[in-house]
Amino acid sequence: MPLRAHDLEQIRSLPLFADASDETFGQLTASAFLQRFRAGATLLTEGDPVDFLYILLDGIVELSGTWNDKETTLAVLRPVSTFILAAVILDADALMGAETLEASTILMLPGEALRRAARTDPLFSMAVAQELSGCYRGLVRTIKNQKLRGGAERLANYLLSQQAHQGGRETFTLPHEKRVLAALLGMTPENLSRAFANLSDYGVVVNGPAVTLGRPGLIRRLAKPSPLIDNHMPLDGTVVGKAERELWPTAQLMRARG
Amino acid sequence: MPLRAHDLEQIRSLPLFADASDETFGQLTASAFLQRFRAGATLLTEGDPVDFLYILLDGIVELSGTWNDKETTLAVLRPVSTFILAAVILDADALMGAETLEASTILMLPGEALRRAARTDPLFSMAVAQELSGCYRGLVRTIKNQKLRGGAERLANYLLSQQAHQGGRETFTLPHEKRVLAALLGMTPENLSRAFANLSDYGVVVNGPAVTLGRPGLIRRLAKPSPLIDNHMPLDGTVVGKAERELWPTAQLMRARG
DNA sequence: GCCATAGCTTGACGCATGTCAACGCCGGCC
DNA sequence: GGCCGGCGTTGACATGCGTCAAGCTATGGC
Repeated sequence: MPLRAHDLEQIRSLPLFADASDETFGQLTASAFLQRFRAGATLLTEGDPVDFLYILLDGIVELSGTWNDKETTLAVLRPVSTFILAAVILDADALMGAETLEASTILMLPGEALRRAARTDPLFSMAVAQELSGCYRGLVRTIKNQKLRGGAERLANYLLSQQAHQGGRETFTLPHEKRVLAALLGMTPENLSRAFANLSDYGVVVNGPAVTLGRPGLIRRLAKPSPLIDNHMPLDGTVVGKAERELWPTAQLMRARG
Repeated sequence: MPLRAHDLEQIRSLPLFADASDETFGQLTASAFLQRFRAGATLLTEGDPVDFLYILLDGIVELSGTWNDKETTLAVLRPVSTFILAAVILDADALMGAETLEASTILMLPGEALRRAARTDPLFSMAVAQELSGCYRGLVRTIKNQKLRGGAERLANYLLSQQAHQGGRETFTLPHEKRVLAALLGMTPENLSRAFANLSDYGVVVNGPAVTLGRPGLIRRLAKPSPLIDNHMPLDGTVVGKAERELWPTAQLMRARG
C-alpha cells in the first residue's frame, strides 16, 4: 500500500519525526510503505534480522520473548507506537517476537534509510535518542513494577492508571481481554481472577469488562502509585513539554508475564 | 579533579565518543571533571534531577530501584561504563538510585553540554542512539532472563558467562561478594546458597569465591544459554564490528532482585 | 431450542522462593 | 588470646504463584 497525504501528516507529527528536516523526512518516507496484517499475524520472530522500523498506526501488537518452550509477553502496543527501534539502529537481530492481536495497519520504514538519516540529520538522531531514552525508561519502570510489587499491587496500579486514562470516572472498561491483561501484568489468567477477588475488599467491583473503583482512597492506599514506576498521564489537556516527552513515547503499556 | 591527557585518551576511545568531531569532544570535555568517591557513597537518589552523565572509570557502582521500603538491584557496573544516559538525554529525573560499592573514580559530564553536542553533531548523536540501543537491549535481556528462567538456571547461565569472560578455564573466581551476586541474579543470599547446592549435582564445586565447572556438558544442558538472552563475549580476541557493538555497551551485568 | 466452544472463575495441590532464626567461619581489634 | 561483627550456610516455616482439573456463563452455529 502506498502512503497517502493523510498518513504522511500523521507520521510527520510524531515526536520522532517532528524535528527532522524536510529533506530527511522525504528520504525516509520515499522508501516506506504501509502494510495491513490480519489478527494473529507474525511480524517478527526472535532472532530474525530486522530490516524495518515498524510504526503501528492501527490495531494492537504484542511483543514477546521465549526460552525453553516458555513464552512471556513483554509489551502490548496500541497506536501510535514505533517498535524495535533499537534493533534497527544497531542493525541487529530481534530480541523479541512481534505479532498482531488484532488486524493492524503498520508503516514499515527501511532500516538502512533510517540509519542514514540518523547519521546525517542531527535533530532527527537527537529525536531517535529521545525516543530510545523513553523506551529505556519504560523498561526500567517495567522491571521495578515487576520485581517490587506483588500481583495484586500491580493490578491495583494498572486499574488506577486505566481509570486516569479514561477520564477519571468511577467506572471504566478494560481495554483488553482478561487473558491479555494477565499476560501484561505478568501473571496467569487464574491468578488475575484471584487478584480481582482480593481487590473486592478494597471496593473494586468487576462486571465483565467493566470495573468500578468504589473506594478510591482505599485502593490508592494499597496501590501506592509512584511517578518513579507508573507513567501518569496528565489529567487536564495541557500541552506536554520536552521534559514530559518521555511520558508517552512509543510503548505505553509494558508488563511481563512468567 | 581536572582531567589528564591519559583520561582524555581513554574517554575518546569509548564507542560513545569515538565518532564525535574534535570540536564536539572539546566542548564536551571542557566542562567535565573527575571525581573520586569512597565506598558506599550515594551518587544519585531516585527522583533526583540528573545534571550529569556519569562515566565509571574505576571502582564498582550499583544501580537500584525502590518502592514501599523494598529495594531491588537493577545493575552492577564495572569500568568502563556510562550510566543514566537516558535521563540526561531527556533532562528528566533519575528512575534509579546509584551508589558506589567500592571506592570509585567517576567522570562527570554536564548534561546540558551533552544535549547541546547531541543536537549539533550527527555522528555523536548517532553514537548516543547506539549506546542507548545497547542499554535498551540489555534490559530486554534482563527481563527475559528474569521472567523465563528459574533461580538455578539464572545462576548456571551466570557461571557459564563468567567462565567465558575469564578465558574459559575450568576453575574461575566470582567477581563479587555472594550477597551482591544474589542481588544481581534476583534472589536472596539464602536462595543463592541453595541454588549453588542444587548445582552440585551438575558438577559445580564452590570453594569460597572459587568455582569450578566439573561437567561442562551437563551444566550447559541445564543452563541452555541463548544468544537472545545472554550476552556472549567473543572467545578469541577478534575486533568487534558495528553489529556487535551492542555486546558490551555500558552495562554488562544486569539482573534484578525481589 | 440445543449443543459446542471459548473465556472466565474456583478449588486443590505442589513447587519455588522469601522470611526468620541459629550456627559456623573468619578477620579485625582491643 | 579473646571478643566481636560480617558473611555465608542451613533448617523450619509461611506465602505466593503456577498447574491441573472441574464447572460456569455467554455466544454462535445448526
